[in-house]
Amino acid sequence: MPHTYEYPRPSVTVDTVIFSVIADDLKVLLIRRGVEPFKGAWAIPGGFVGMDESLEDAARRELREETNVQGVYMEQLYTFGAPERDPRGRTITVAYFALIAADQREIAAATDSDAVEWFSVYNLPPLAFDHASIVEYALTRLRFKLDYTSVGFQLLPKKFTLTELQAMYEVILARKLDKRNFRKKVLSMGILEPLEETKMEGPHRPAKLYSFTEDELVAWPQHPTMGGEKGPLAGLMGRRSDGA
Amino acid sequence: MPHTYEYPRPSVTVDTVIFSVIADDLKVLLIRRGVEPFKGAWAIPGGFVGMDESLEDAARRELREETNVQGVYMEQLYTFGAPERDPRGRTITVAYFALIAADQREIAAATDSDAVEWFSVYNLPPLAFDHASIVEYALTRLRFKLDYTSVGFQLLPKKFTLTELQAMYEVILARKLDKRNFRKKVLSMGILEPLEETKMEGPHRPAKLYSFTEDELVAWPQHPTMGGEKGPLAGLMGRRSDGA
DNA sequence: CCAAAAGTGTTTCACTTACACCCATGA
DNA sequence: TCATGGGTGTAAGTGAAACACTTTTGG
Repeated sequence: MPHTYEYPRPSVTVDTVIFSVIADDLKVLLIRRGVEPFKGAWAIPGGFVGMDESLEDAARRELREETNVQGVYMEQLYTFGAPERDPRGRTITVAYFALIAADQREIAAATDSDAVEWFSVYNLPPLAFDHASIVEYALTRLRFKLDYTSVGFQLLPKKFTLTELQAMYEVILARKLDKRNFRKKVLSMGILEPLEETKMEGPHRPAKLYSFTEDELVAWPQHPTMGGEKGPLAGLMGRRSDGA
Repeated sequence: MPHTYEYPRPSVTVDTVIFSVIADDLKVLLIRRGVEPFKGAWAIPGGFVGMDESLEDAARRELREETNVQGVYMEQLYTFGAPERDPRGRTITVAYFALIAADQREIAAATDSDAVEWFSVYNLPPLAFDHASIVEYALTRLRFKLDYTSVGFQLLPKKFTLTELQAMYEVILARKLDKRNFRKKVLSMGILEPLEETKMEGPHRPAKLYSFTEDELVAWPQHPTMGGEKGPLAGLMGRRSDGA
């Protein structure tokens, strides 16, 4: 066999930070560990990468197995490989983050028991391993991409009101936005289709429903650059298929 | 031993895309492979991760061993893990990119032979494995970060002229920038210290030298966001220490 | 005095920001 | 009719973009 096999190998896992906006809060789906190490502690779902599956496939498989979540937006986040991050031995983890829309969420509920639970990202329990860093980094990335891509729409149902859209931005960014400016901007982008339907709930004017017109993740035009000429955005950062 | 060891393990490597701006061109440092697979083909430097070193340490070690490059800016890029990317067997690679300033570059020259060479990123030879994708992605990321962080200064010597600074931006972004606007903007940022010295070469007015005042990588204020209030940038994206 | 790169200001235009009231509905 | 959230416009300020000539030096 080739000389590759002479080297000792670390274990490789994938771990996924699953976000969803629930009841005007940004939540993360956690699993309570049933085995050592960190038995009883909460952790983000993940597991070992199979020898014949891509990293993203592995992440999706683990997600399905552990939380029943399928067909959602996923993106590679960062690879964590500090030698001591897993007491069992050298383990490198490729972290992903996933976004679940309000209307995809039943699936996550369909799991067995109390071992899977949504927590506010702003009030997490102590997490196993270095999972707290992973979640923190995922939040940073999500906020960042919210500003120049359409990732956010992955968190909304197909039909949504502008108020819901704005509320989603507000929870994630953890700050209030101006209603008129927000609407002006988002409507001027030409990525929303106004529907005939309205959503009426409660004793007030019904809200117009919209849908997101793009199939793919889109990035808005690049922010002002170093001197001269507008730069259309080259690539999309992250969201690569996976190797090759 | 813990159950971790029941799983077959992929090999894990680190590979680094090394950029430098040379003679008004953006170059990548490549190594000619001496062994199969892809013997004779050019590749980015890299190698297996040791069991007791962090990923970034591994990347730095390989860089030092293979190209004599040390003490340069490095940042994790992406992890490539398609099952078939290495014909020898399952190998996952954590890709990094490194930036070498003009005045740090001697080191890279100090290697043995013709086996290490700089190539224009705009005119690369065929590369081994999926290294072409890795370089392409590194370029995308570099361009992207050039627009909102100070990474670019890692490619310049301690003292530089505004023309050199602008030229660096132009090669990387592959487009011309307006001289007056560029200077106005970069000077208004308060990150440059004008030096007394000037650089005179050639039969023309000498250029004032500047130095970059910040020690750390800095990110400029966030681009305009979804409605209301300026958003100071939360984190820096990438450039995490490594795990934990 | 000529060639070559360094250096410098102003105007235009677009977009971000701040801000307050009327509208449609159900109860 | 009242309470509740939905929906709308304008003025001011900031910053990006476009653009051409003078300055300083060496030869």
